[in-house]
Amino acid sequence: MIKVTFPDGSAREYKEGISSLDIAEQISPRLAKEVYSATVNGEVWDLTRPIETNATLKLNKWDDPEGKHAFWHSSAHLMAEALEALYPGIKFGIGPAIENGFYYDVDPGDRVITEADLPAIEQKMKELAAKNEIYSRRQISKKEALEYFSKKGDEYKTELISELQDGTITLYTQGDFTDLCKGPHLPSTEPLKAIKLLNVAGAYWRGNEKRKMLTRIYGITYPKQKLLDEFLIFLEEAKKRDHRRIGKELELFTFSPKVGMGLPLWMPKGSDLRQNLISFLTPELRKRGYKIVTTPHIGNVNLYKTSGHFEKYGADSFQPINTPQEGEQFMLKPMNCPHHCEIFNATPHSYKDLPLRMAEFGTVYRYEQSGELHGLTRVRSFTQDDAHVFCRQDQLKEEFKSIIDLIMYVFKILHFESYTAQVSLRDPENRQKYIGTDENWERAERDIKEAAAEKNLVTTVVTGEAAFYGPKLDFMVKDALGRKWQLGTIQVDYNMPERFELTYNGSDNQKHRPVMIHRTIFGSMERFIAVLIENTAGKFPLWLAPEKAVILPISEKFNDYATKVLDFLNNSDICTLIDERSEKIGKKIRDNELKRIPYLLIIGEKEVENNTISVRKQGSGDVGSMKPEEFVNYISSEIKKETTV
RNA sequence: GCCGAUGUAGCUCAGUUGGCCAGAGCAGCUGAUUUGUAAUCUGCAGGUCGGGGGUUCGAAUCCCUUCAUCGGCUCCA
Repeated sequence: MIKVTFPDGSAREYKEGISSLDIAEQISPRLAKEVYSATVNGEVWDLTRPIETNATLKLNKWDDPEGKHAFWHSSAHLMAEALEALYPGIKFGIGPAIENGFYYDVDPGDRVITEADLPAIEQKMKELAAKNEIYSRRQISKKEALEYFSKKGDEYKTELISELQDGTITLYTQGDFTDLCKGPHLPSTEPLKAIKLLNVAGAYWRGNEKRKMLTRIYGITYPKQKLLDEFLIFLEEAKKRDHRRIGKELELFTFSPKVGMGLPLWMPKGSDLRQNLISFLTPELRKRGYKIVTTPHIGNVNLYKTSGHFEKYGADSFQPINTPQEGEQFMLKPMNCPHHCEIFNATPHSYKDLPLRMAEFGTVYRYEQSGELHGLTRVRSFTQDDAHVFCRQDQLKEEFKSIIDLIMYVFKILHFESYTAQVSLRDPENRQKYIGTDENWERAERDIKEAAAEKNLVTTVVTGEAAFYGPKLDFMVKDALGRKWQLGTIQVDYNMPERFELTYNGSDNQKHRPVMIHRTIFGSMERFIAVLIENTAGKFPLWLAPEKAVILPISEKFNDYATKVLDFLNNSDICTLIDERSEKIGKKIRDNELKRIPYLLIIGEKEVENNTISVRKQGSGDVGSMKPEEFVNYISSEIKKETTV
């Protein structure tokens, strides 16, 4: 007998070799239908795999990530089976479960799979799933595995196998399809009921652009059709929140092929939105000891040669600008830090002056690959809310913490609740990729981790993701479709102070090298606004809205009074519009609600008589009538509420 | 940059297997109406069917090319 301990601490005895599925079945037949994988002694297993020793057991259902994972991973194999049936000789790369569904990378030879082919593949999958095929696991030797896949002609699989350790190789088979896979999988295809293939894309084999481009097919499956329907509705809704669409609808920004791809043109309302964000952040920066600086959009090529950026990125960026002067070249600035370093160098510094915090809303230009451009989230010209903190090593941690505070403050005001924070460290196996002494690195990495912990920040730690000059902490926020975008970032840099020979006088009257922190809060105005649009569906908080209110006269008879109120509000710093069209009030309300204007002010006979306005809040209806002066106070107290933590 | 898809009026979309002068709704402009909390009615105007080239008696429709966009990959200072 073996002892199996459940997550609640209770334990039961079972016969050796019992499977998790049998255990679930004994607890309740219904449970057995709802579990998709089992975590046995901390390792995720097939439900049917026999348990031979005492163990802890967690049964994973749909709501457990490990349950979904097995479900979608098995779905990927089902799709592969369908593809093999429809495209004999098709070769397979990898086919994992992902955050929402699964994909498989395949090489269909000289055939082309397009979106038009997906329904047929989907149909085949449904057919195969209905057969309730068993997923069976088999361990084989490396030699056998290589033989099997060489015979099949699947060079991608043999490449993968050649890198695996003998004795760890397992195959899974369902129906006529066998795949190299470490599992785990569902017991059978039976639960795979609702199936939808989503799109086709190209993907380089092993993520290497020098290697062959395979065809990646994305799909998603659910145990119930209802869940799939909900997901498809979510996708439809997400489209409506797309910042590119809302940006057009609300006339915030535009692009013009004549100006150039990836170069956003900010329209009046979009500019106001941007300016509102800048006006919000600037006093916060001053409060926190930042000095605002301004630097040019171009710089001499030698500046970037000093910083190292030219050597690393010059060839792939906008090309240098030549002048009538022979040999003289300038570059559009791809980053602000070199300029800031020269400002630091312009005056002598004492250890008592540090930290020196230098901020700039600096516009930079980067030649992103054409296929990479994406609305406002990935552009070729953008404005960073950039800052560089020059400090002593012993000040690093405190500076880090205060930047985390600022990011948390801004995220809180904007209700970015579901961000992720990622600590990016160097790869200890690959030290030559990085510059700086081990001592500095270890200290910086420790400081970042401690700072994050002391700020109670939940972080994911990723090794190998550090910048070559130092470790960093990145903040990501999701867009409407759940894609993560990096916004704020805090990076430690030992490289640039060295290259620019930055120094300060220590208490020992010796020259010392400061440490530099690069940081942004918004990331860039463009990307931040894009994410903000998708998170709010264009219904910006009052304090950010480019237009706060619109006056809707019931009929033209009230235009005189309406115009007076309009002037009064605009003079009181409340950006207000008027809708004087001879339309019915219902129509005016509808149109202006669709423009997401926060307040609609209705003026008719009653209002003229009482010298009031009827206030309607966007999305929530009538909030009663008040004097124009009262409305001004009301608006400013609302804004105060919104911008206070 | 790579793979695949898409491109018809400011926006959302129709447009049979190539065949009168390319259509609709919304937005815009006219005129009527003077309206009380999410769509009043009338009329008008608006397009070299992304650009260029070709096939054909004839192209929005077929072919080539180019540009842009979308979904991914790679990249991301």
